[in-house]
Amino acid sequence: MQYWLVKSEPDVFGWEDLVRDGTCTWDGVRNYMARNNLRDMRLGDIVLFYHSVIGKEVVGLARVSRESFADPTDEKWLAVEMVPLAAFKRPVTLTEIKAQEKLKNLMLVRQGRLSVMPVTVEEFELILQMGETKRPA
DNA sequence: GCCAACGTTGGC
DNA sequence: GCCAACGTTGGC
Repeated sequence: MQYWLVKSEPDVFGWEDLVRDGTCTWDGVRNYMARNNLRDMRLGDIVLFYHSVIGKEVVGLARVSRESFADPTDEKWLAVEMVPLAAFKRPVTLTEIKAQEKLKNLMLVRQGRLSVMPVTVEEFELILQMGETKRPA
């Protein structure tokens, strides 16, 4: 079981869109490091859903429902599918994350432009706790 | 293969 | 809207 964080601009595709649709194809990633992370995602892995630009906060939890396959928008790249699991009771803002000593190595902080990144179990548990959210069964 | 120019992301 | 960070492109 691995943990991840993905970023999306909510005016393009946000958490509400994922909840409405019940599933999504995570495509359009055009960065090799992010692509490698998509490649390494396994069925059932848990994904923190982060709103970039607007909101700048972690808003929900999703689960990988299909492992990587050719991106339908450009088959040279990869996509995965994910389904929503739970909204955060309280969104966790980037400001709060940056204020946490234990999250200083989070790639969201260290490498701001990466859009798909791994998260350690410790980081994951802390962010969940900050969001006053329980991990769904 | 180096590196300057350029484009994009995303926080501020 | 600005601009820092950084990935990509292309000339040499």
